[in-house]
Amino acid sequence: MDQIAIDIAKQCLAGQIKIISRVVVGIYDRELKSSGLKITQASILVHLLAYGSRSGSALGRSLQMDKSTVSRNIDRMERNGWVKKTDAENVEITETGRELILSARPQWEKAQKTVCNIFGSDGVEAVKMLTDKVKNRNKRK
Amino acid sequence: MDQIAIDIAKQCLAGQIKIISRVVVGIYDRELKSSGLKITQASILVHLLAYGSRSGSALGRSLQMDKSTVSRNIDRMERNGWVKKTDAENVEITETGRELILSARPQWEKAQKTVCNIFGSDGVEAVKMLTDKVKNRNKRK
DNA sequence: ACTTATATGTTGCATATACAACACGGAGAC
DNA sequence: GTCTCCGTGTTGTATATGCAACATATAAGT
Repeated sequence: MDQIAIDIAKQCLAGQIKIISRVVVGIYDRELKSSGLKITQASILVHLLAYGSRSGSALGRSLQMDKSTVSRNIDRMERNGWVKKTDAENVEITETGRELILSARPQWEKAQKTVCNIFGSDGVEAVKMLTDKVKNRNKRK
Repeated sequence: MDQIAIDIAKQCLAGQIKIISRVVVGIYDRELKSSGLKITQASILVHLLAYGSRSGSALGRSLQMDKSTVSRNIDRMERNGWVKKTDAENVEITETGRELILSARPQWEKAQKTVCNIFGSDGVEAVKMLTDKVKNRNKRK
């Protein structure tokens, strides 16, 4: 019985991924703290910078985030003046937001390097593989 | 510039891990919904079942969770009668909690199988590797 | 035109999460 | 003994997160 529970604790994929996520996100968030960003909002800004004006739903699909979560994150960011809504659906980054995310790049690089050192090149490859599998999970059959 | 932003969006390890986490945790949480559990609390119950009475700090170390997060999760679970505090520091699972986590096992198995199918055996191995690297990140040097 | 389905955004509610600041108690250092 | 440090737990505050329910608008079918 106890042994079964131990096995489950060690095998649970969601449990393992949560542990990885807490540690890695913590490293980025602490590094980004001086910029006032957390990794979630930094990701949204980078997406808007990379792909231009987008709808909340499109952001949600890219980031695998519920539309309500996107909605509220955008609210917070709009209050900070980092993004603005161009019409009923679309959001774009502001000049302030652009400057912010660009200024935070060194901190991002530092966190990225720290985690790369923890993961090693095979670990970094593994993350990419898992991301692809998750994003393409409905693609075939 | 845009191309640089696209590269960052695709390379950011925290961003990728958050995406993986949202998808995988969602699969488990939806499956466990009928039991009234979410994967975080299920993980805590499994740990208490596997390793017996533990302090909040010890749970936090195992799950890489801040002590305040553990504290509030334990509060919620105690209100539900799933765990109880045996003294100032230690927490143990109750009979109700034990029955609950055991009864939720089929749902957990189903979610686990779903995610295994998405990840494949190499993906499952990759998760284990990343978990080990994260947990041992301070071990040497 | 009416109806139905689909896509979008918002809000109520609840959980999960962490940092900072605090309180407490034990273990050593002196 | 006293003081300091460390481990532990709690609370204030804020973000992140998703589901359910709702409101809208657009498109498609009849």
